[in-house]
Amino acid sequence: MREHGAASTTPGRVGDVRRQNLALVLGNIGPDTRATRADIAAATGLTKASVSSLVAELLETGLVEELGVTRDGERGRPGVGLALDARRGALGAEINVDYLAVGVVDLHGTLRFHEVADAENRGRDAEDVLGELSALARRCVEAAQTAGVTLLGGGLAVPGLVNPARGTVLTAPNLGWRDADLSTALGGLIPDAPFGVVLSNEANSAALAELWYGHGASLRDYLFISGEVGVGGGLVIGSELFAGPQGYAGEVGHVVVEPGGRRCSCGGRGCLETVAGQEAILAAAGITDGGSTTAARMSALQAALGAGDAQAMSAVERAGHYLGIAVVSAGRLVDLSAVVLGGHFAALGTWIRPALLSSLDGFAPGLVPADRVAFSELGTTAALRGAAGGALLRALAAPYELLP
Amino acid sequence: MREHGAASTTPGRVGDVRRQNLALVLGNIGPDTRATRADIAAATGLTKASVSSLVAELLETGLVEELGVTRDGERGRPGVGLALDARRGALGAEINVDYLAVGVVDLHGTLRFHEVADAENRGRDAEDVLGELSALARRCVEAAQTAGVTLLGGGLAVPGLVNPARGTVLTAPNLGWRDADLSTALGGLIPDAPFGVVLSNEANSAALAELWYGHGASLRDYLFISGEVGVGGGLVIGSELFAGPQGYAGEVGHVVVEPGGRRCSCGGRGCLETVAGQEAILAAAGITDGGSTTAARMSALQAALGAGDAQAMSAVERAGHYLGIAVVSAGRLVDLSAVVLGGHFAALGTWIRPALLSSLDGFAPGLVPADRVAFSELGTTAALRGAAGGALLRALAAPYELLP
DNA sequence: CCATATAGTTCAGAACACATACTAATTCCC
DNA sequence: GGGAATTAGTATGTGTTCTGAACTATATGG
Repeated sequence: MREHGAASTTPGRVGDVRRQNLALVLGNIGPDTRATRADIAAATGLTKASVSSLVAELLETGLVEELGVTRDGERGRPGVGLALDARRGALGAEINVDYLAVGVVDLHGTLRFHEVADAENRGRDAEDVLGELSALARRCVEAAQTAGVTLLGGGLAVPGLVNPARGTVLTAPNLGWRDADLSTALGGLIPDAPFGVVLSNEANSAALAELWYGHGASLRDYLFISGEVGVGGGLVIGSELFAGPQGYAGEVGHVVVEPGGRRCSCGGRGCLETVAGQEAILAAAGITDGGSTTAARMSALQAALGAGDAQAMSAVERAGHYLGIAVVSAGRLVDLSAVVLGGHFAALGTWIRPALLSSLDGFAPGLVPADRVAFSELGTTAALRGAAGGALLRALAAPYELLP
Repeated sequence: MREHGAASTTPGRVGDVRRQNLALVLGNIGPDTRATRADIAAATGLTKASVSSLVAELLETGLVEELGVTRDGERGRPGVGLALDARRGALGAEINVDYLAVGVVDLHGTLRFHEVADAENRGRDAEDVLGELSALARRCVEAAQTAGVTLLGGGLAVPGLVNPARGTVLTAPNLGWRDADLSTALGGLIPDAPFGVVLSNEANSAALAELWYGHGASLRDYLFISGEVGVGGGLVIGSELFAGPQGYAGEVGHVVVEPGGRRCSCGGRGCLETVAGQEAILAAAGITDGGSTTAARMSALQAALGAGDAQAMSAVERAGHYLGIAVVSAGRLVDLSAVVLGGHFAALGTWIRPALLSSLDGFAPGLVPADRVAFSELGTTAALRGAAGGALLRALAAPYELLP
């Protein structure tokens, strides 16, 4: 048994125990659960003494606040309620092909401020786009400041493959970006953010937004599929994003669903994107007015569907059929039995759902029950919420970073 | 941000640090690396004092032995070489449709004893099969005893979905088993094994065998595809098996590769198994002698291929084509760029490889380079080696279990 | 008003890694 | 051949952290 890498590669120090327990205690404090020190001791298995000491340190970080004595009418001394402090938050931002979005999410999960600006970013220079984004962000940061919300960090989601560690976009085909270095722009978005601003993939961030602020309440494991100009995705497994060896997992848009099908921009053939991407659906629906924006044509498609247009219906049903194939393949491979659809799939939910269900039933009866096929309700704020949530999670996982 | 489960759910105690460091030190000791305490201190970042103390405890477990002073001609006091003790091993076993296999693997990764017995287990009673397996196992256990190899634990691999915690087979379609409880039989295989005998899926175990004893030397992340009567698989990501939420990940046999294709035994349609399973390949090759065993017909197929039979060639090429589709879909979803093929695919490697490569190139050029398409060389011992290796890894991950 | 129950704090004790100083064993070089 | 230099491994005191038991604080119930 060579290279039985059974354990981590870093030595455990005694201090690591405290770091783990700080995060553990913090994980038992919610936005409004009013958990007391005694509750936490019971829930975690730590002694009251340890919890007291850990909570004292968490109060210092500013992530947690005391709500005062909870009089619940029970016998005995009442405990002091603890909750995450809503005066801490993070910035979330998204660059997409046809809009920019920025917002602030606090530790209670509330979207406190946000701005969405229509834009036509396809082929536009990265520096140019980032300038516009920075202006939007500055307004949000100032609004947070005046409202007394301290920003701990932030996230920026883009529709492409990214290297979060370096702050670079390897490739964003629909924006026309290759090897774009956004690290300095990211650093400038929030002054003195202890957890920095991190780059992420748009579909991955939207998948996480769904976990934290959407259907995640009832789902711990699912495939998220984001329909935009391209088709992206994210795998959420055990309430965590499964990133894969290189961080590019979840690329469901290039799963092969029609072996004899059309060539794809990725160089392959029969990818899901070639039959369920915006352009493919619009073309199949016969909505081919190249002059208007993609967003406008999507609205036209919805209007046609509302009017019962047969060609539009069959185009969407076709997309649902192929979506089902991709979901089944993903379900078998990664052991998933739930799917959440976002982006344009959410907007087309009413019409796409029956075809998707029938496809699922045909290709893998019983694998994905109908009540585990969900549609996102987060709209254009999904990715920014996920990006902000990621920053909040970094803070909650490493609260000791906020101590002297 | 509700339920931000940022950390583990168990409290960290001071003693956990030692457990982690025991495993960390052990992870730096190989079969014959002759690592010294000083080497380990340098590699792990622990101090020499800590390493000395940890090594002393590991020597007590019997997993590690001192090889004596290493005279390397360098200046300074020579160190004492440390290595995993080959006198510790584990039992591995496999029940498959047409054979039983049992063996003992020691901590150096050497297969010390093994027996493979042909059998026709399809539809045979579980108790009956386990009786025969136990007899084979008893011989191996005795051989280990007389050779001075102490068995720490074991593993049994079966072609089906299993619940390792309970020791039950939920379903093994090709054996005809449903809800079979093997826990008592497992417990009886090795007397007083400190790490027990654990049930596993055959393809998953074979995937791990490949990691530890096969192509894993050069691959940390890959999809393993096992061609048997059914088509199974396993995902190895970051040098670990990715089991998925319920433990059923890697079921590549039921990825949809031919949407308009045949019905599958799983109830679906167009699954990989319907075009690349043994029966499918044999039927397409025109080798339809229902009287002889599947194994005999596979030999006939190889003979036909060797003779250049056109129908046999096109049958295998077809399987390779569809294998490529499944590999591409898996690669996109889970971010993989390597594949290892085992079972009958390994036996057909010479003929299947060109079709697979051309399929990969057609559906996702550049995703899986030709030098990352490998074929297993472990034959019928793959699953038993993986099952034994799993037991060894449990011991290496929790050496403190062997201390008083 | 006192018994009882629950919340939270204080303090001694044990476990552990670390830093430093030590002993042990080898090679280098005059 | 013998001392200097070098490297391996051990011994000891210190700081951190959890635990458990005793203690204080604050409520309800009769």
